[in-house]
Amino acid sequence: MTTEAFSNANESAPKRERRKEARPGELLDAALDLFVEKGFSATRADEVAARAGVSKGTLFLYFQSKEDLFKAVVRENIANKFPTWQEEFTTFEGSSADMLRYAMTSWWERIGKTRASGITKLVMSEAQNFPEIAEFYQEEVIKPGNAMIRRILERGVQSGEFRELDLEQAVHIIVAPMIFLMMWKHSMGACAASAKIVDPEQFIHMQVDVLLHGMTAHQTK
Amino acid sequence: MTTEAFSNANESAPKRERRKEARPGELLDAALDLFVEKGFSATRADEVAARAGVSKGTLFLYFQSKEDLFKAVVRENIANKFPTWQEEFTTFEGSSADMLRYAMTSWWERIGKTRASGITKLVMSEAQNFPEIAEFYQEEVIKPGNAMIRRILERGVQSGEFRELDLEQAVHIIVAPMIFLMMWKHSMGACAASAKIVDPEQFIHMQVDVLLHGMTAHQTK
DNA sequence: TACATTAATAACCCACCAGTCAGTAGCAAA
DNA sequence: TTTGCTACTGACTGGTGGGTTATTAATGTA
Repeated sequence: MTTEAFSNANESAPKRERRKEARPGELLDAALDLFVEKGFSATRADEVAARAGVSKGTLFLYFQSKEDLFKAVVRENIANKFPTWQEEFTTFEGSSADMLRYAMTSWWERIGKTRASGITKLVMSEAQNFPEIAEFYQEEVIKPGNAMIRRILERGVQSGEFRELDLEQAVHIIVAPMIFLMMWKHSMGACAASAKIVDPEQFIHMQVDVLLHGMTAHQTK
Repeated sequence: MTTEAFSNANESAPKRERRKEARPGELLDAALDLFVEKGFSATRADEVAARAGVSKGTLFLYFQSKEDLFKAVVRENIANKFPTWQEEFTTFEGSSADMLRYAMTSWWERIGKTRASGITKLVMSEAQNFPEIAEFYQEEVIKPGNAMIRRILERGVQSGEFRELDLEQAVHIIVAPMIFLMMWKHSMGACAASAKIVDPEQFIHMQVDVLLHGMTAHQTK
């Protein structure tokens, strides 16, 4: 658990290492772990530093404040990845139904499944107590994310594959199950033994199916 | 805001009032406000007491601990209401589609709209840091809530109105947008100005529509 | 008016933590 | 080997907050 913090001191390695280049990355990684595990407020600067194998003083040498550290974690793990996805979708060929399915399943692979999902959960959890963080997240993650989904839906409506939709609302309808998965995974899903979702992949699969065809019996396909 | 706390001391009222019967209710009401506004961890016992017009010592006279206070708030505002709803649904007459629509819209009126929704948000937000609370909520709110939704879906499947569904998953699909609404309302929706959902009632309306019929253009109805 | 009961208080205890800063030690150049 | 630079440290500060308890005062009773 904290072994890496002590592994240096164990045998013969010097107590103090000078590794200016490596520190920020190691601190960001440790911070991600702890932010996801405990949230923003409950994460202790001391602990982040310890997990990265440095003292608290060093942490504040590389990041002005806890909030600054958090923003760096978000940029590193989420915001940076948007350009790649954008690219993927602009060149996508196939039906809009396939595109939507692809978007949701690959979102799960790249975000939902990973530690990154814990960040969204954290931000929503603590938005009221840290409005600056909420604002930051809104601008750097939510707006671009929603815009991508909106483009998929627009494409479907324009091609006639989807019926006319209030796009603003429809985006939220797509986003809701993803938010739910992230929240659940990092809250009840991580605690109460009886609270496991059977299988996130299955959930998404069924969700896409229902989004496209509904639950009523008189099938369209 | 805190006016009621001082209104007694303003003119001539005695500084110390003895009102054993009224205290618990007033404390629960103050606690609900603050828990919803700030979350569990960030809510200060001092502040709850002050808002209820008593000292911190008095708070701990009526509730063993902060956690105990919280459980009382949950029972008062959510768990207590299940029997009434249960009753409503067992006597419901009409299609299962109508029943689902009614369940979701009345859920919004009675929970989503009210302060109670902040409690669910809080529990999911802090479940990892307070596993006992998560466990408690799972047993007293989530399980009975899911069971009610499940019964609605079962009814629809049995009558042939809904197609065959993996009920476990389907329940989550119904719940997801409600969780989303609660989370959003008490996080981004309360902060970033640009983050307002246009209208929760509209959102639910469209959500039910999509759940029943899907988004694809070749309509069934 | 004097007394008993108990609701309510406020000062107190102890532990916690973001951020700081004066000092320490690793490293390279001279 | 010495000197200078700087990455790194850890003790310290100032403030906070859950829960306790000795004390105070409101109320009922005789």
